[in-house]
Amino acid sequence: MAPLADRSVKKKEKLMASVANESIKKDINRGAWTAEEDRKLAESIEIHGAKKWKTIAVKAGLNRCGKSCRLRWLNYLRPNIKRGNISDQEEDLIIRLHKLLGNRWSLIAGRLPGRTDNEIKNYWNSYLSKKISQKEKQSGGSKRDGSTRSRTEKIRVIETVNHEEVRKEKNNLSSNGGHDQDSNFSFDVDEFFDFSTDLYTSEWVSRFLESEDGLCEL
DNA sequence: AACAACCTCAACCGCATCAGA
DNA sequence: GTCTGATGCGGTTGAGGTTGT
Repeated sequence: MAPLADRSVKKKEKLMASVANESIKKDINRGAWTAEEDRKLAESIEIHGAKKWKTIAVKAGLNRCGKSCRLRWLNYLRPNIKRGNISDQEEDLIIRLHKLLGNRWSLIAGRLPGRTDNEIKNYWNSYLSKKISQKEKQSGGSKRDGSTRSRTEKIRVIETVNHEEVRKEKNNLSSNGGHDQDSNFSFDVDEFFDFSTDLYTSEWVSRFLESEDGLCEL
C-alpha cells in the first residue's frame, strides 16, 4: 500500500483532474468536518430547517456544498442518532430486510430507528457480507476462497445470493397462499412489489417481518 | 520498533427523481 | 412539454486506526 502522504497527493491530483466538478471550480471545502463547521451547520438548520441545503450552507457561512451539509446532518448531527454497537436484534433485522429488499439501504434504515443508511451500508459491507461469505463457505457453496475476492466482487456475490433468496422467499409466501410453486418461476422484486410509496413498503415489510419469524438462519 | 496488510466508516461522486418555473 | 436546480440514494474511495509479521 502506498504511504499515506502519497495517497493524499494522489487523491488531490484526482480531484483536481475532474475539472467538470462544480465544487472544485468554486474551491469548496472537502474532507472531514471540523467541530466549528458542525456547530455552524446545526445552528443554521435550527433557524432554517433541514431543507434547502444550499441555502443552509450559505447562511451558515460554510464553504461546503449543500449535498455535503445534508449528508453530515443526516449521518452525524441529526438528533436521536444511535452510534456504534448494533444489537443482535438490529443485526437480525438488517439481514432479514436485506434478504427482502436488497441494497435499499434507506428503506432498511427506515425500519431501524436512529440508524442511518450509510451506517447500515457500512456495517453490511464490512461485517455482515463476511459473515454471509463464511456461512456460504461452510455450506460448500463457493469454490473460491472469499478472502481473495475484491470488496466489489464480494458485494456482487452477495447480491446474487440475495436475489436468489428473495425469489425463494416469495415462492414460499405465494405457496402459502396456494399460488404457483414452479421452480422455474422467475421473479423480479422491483416488478412485483411497488416500492414507489413508503407507506406501501412500510406496511408490506411489517407484514413480512411478522410472518417470517425464524426464516433467518444466520 | 517498523513496516505491511487489513479494516472501518466518514465523505464523496454520479445518477435518478422530483418540483417548480 | 421541457428545462433547471434541489434532493435523495447507492456505490465507491481513502484517511486513519488496528492487527499481524
